[in-house]
Amino acid sequence: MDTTTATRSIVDALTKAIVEHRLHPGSKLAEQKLADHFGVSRTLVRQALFQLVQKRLIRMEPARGAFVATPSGEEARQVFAVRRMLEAEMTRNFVRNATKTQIQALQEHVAQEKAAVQRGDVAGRTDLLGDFHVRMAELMGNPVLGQILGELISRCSLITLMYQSDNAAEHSAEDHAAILKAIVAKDETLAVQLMEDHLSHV
Amino acid sequence: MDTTTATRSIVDALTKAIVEHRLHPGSKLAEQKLADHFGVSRTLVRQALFQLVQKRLIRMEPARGAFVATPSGEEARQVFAVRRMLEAEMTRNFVRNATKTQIQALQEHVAQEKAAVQRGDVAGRTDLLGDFHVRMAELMGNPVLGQILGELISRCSLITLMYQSDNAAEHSAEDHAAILKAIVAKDETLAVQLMEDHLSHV
DNA sequence: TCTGCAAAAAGTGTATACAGTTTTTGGCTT
DNA sequence: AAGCCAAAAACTGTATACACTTTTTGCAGA
Repeated sequence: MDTTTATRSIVDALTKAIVEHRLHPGSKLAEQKLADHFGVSRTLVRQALFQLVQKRLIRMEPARGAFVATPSGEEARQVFAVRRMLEAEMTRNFVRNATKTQIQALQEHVAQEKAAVQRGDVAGRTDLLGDFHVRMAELMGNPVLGQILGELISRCSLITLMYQSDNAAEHSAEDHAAILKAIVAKDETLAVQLMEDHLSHV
Repeated sequence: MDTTTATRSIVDALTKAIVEHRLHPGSKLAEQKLADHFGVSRTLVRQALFQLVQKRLIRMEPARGAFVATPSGEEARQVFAVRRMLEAEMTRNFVRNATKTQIQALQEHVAQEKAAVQRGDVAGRTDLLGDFHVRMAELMGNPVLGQILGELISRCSLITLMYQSDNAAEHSAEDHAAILKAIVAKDETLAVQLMEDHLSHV
């Protein structure tokens, strides 16, 4: 088992638990409990926790332990501001350069979103709604961008999930569809505008 | 000593050493040697190394250890693309909203840059040239943006330093001055254009 | 001298030990 | 019954131990 694989799976499991709100903001994450649960020593749990601190999904207080992060509204606003900046430019570039197959890939994605919303699949829906943005970045041939966006997205799904009602989720899926329509029509200004609106009212 | 402070100073020291090219890309980072050097156990060195992996300044190979990262040209291109996206928007917002004191702060910064370039202070110069961008983000009241930019910048100073001759550094300082002039003149389009050009030919 | 190989050295990966701190517990006083 | 303090338990932070892997060393044979 290589170095990262063991701790990586812990990071992933905890990330998922946090993003899916199975661990609420503020909850304590006791190292020994996690170690027992995952069947490893505290050493590996600790490595995982430090990585989560860097992803801003948890915070650690000296001598008191790790807690699920409780990002402030102010911080959330800032994260969304960064996302708007990135994604506005990304959308612009995408409209200019996207090939047919790339657009088709996005269309399929939106179809999946609709299906998840209709069948009431909350976990899958949340994943897909975030993935839409990451997918777009990757299709542009920029995995670095994709990764940064992915971090930003998981970072604030803590908040999004708190405020995002089922209606809002449906609305997000519709937004994505509308953006895609503008992309197909090669209407750069409209697509960028829709993306900014989309991110503004999330 | 709180949790992060000890490892944090190691992270900072290594980051500085890497960015200043005192540790060349590809060099091995042996844990025990670092531990001896910093006067701590391997445990803390390891924590620091994992954080550097996440910052993409080093990579770790299973059972072989940590090495200073050697980012590919492709990756550098992508990182710069992301920076362009972020900073184009940032510049736009800055022109719109900056107060006089904020502009003054930037002007002082540029003055410092010039001084460093003239006195041939390579380390200080490199710091300042990167800080220009971070400073701008922070002045906009968005530390989240500042932190992300800071990571992107240190991430590619590995490459920048390889190609950035003394002339190029001088040129960067001039670019910053030109951008600032456009900001003072409230010429949004020009400022954004200059910022994009600046990042394009770095 | 160069190649190949085995033993030794060095290094990584995980678990455990231990000191110091925080939280909980339980009883004592008011 | 409520509040408070001390002892106990639990927990974090760092160091160390140990198994396993990779690298180096040194020697034998060609």
